[in-house]
Amino acid sequence: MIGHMPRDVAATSRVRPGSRRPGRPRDARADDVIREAAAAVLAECGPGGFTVDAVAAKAGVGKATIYRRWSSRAELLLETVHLATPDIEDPDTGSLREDLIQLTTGMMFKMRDSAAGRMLPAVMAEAAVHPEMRETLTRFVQHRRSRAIQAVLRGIERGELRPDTNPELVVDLLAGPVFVRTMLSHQPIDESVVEAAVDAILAGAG
Amino acid sequence: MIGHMPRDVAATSRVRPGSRRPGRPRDARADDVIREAAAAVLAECGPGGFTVDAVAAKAGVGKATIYRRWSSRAELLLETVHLATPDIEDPDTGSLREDLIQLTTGMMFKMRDSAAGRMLPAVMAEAAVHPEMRETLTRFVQHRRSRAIQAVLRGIERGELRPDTNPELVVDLLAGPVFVRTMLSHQPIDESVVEAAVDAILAGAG
DNA sequence: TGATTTCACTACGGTCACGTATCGAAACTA
DNA sequence: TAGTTTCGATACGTGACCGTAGTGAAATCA
Repeated sequence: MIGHMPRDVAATSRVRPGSRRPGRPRDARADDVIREAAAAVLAECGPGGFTVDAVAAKAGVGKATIYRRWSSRAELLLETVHLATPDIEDPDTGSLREDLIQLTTGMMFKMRDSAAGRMLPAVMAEAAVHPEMRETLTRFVQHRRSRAIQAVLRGIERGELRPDTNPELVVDLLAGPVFVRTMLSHQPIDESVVEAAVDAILAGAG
Repeated sequence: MIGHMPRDVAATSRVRPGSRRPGRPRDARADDVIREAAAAVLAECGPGGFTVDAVAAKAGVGKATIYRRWSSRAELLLETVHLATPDIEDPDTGSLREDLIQLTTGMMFKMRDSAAGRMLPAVMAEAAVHPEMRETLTRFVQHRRSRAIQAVLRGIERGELRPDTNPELVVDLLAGPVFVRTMLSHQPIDESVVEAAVDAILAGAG
């Protein structure tokens, strides 16, 4: 069982307003440096190559500096995945086509170019084996999906789609080309593919 | 560098018709038992848990029996992936809708229920890091895609789809719900979802 | 029968990563 | 100044796994 983020207790629990703990304070920058290094290592080496030593070397810190903040490799891995997937805001442009293009294009760029996207295969593999990582991944995906589903629902309300349209199916169809090309067939993908996918789907349900 | 299948040299090179090597012959059943165990271990434990000891234990054989047939863990892993993905035949029913439903439903059952499908996340994660596994995965996916693309081309010739339809896009759209649900959102999927996806796509391009 | 090969099992050396401990220096409190 | 905590660096014990080697038994050929 991996602990549920009970990290950094010493740094937060004993802090009373006005009084500080003795000793050298922690370097606040180290947290971000470590997190960025962890994301880079996971993206470059996969889950098998995600070692604490590698993260420490890439971050330029000692291992103790990592273990002072995270209790184990598993916890660092989980938080790395948690934080590497920041939200994209709901575009809500008034046009369903534009909303879907923006959402899907944003996902495409994330998966194709960002460290978060490059670490997704590793996360999926971990999720297939470890329930906690699976929960993390599922929650994140559901959150992202709900964004797109709401855009589709707005399109239905505006009459841009037939009222019997299944929003979940539309979203899953849209994710297909991005997902398949970046992770399976390793074929090139860009905005034009996304636009073609959106238009193909809207042509059927519009 | 992982060797390109130079395995089992002793068992094949010295065999002349009519003459057999001395000594106890290899147990032919052991090959399949090991392969099945390897597939099961990869599916259950992921690439990180894919150890020769685990495969040997699951197969009920000694490690030497494995190393007599495969030169290394990497080679066994590669062949496990190679063989765990048998072809499905081209349906060619005369109806594009029926062809696509059969192809996609077959893929869905493979990914959802078979050992080959359960090991796909592990393979994708390995492919993201190791070029040789990436090549193996890409080749397999391209082969499968070409089946579906040919079905789409037949549909275009028969006039079931507009002539300007992009076959690759149709195939990638179709794969979307299957991959997203089985590997990312972990939502249930069955034949009805596949049928709805096929109909949604055909409605746009028909 | 004797030689040879494979069998399951066990043990071994080597390597690698985890998590801990220690070191001297630095930064802060009392 | 004395005490405490963090810093980067390094070393250590532990355990897991790889790949090899050895054991006695079983199966086959000459």
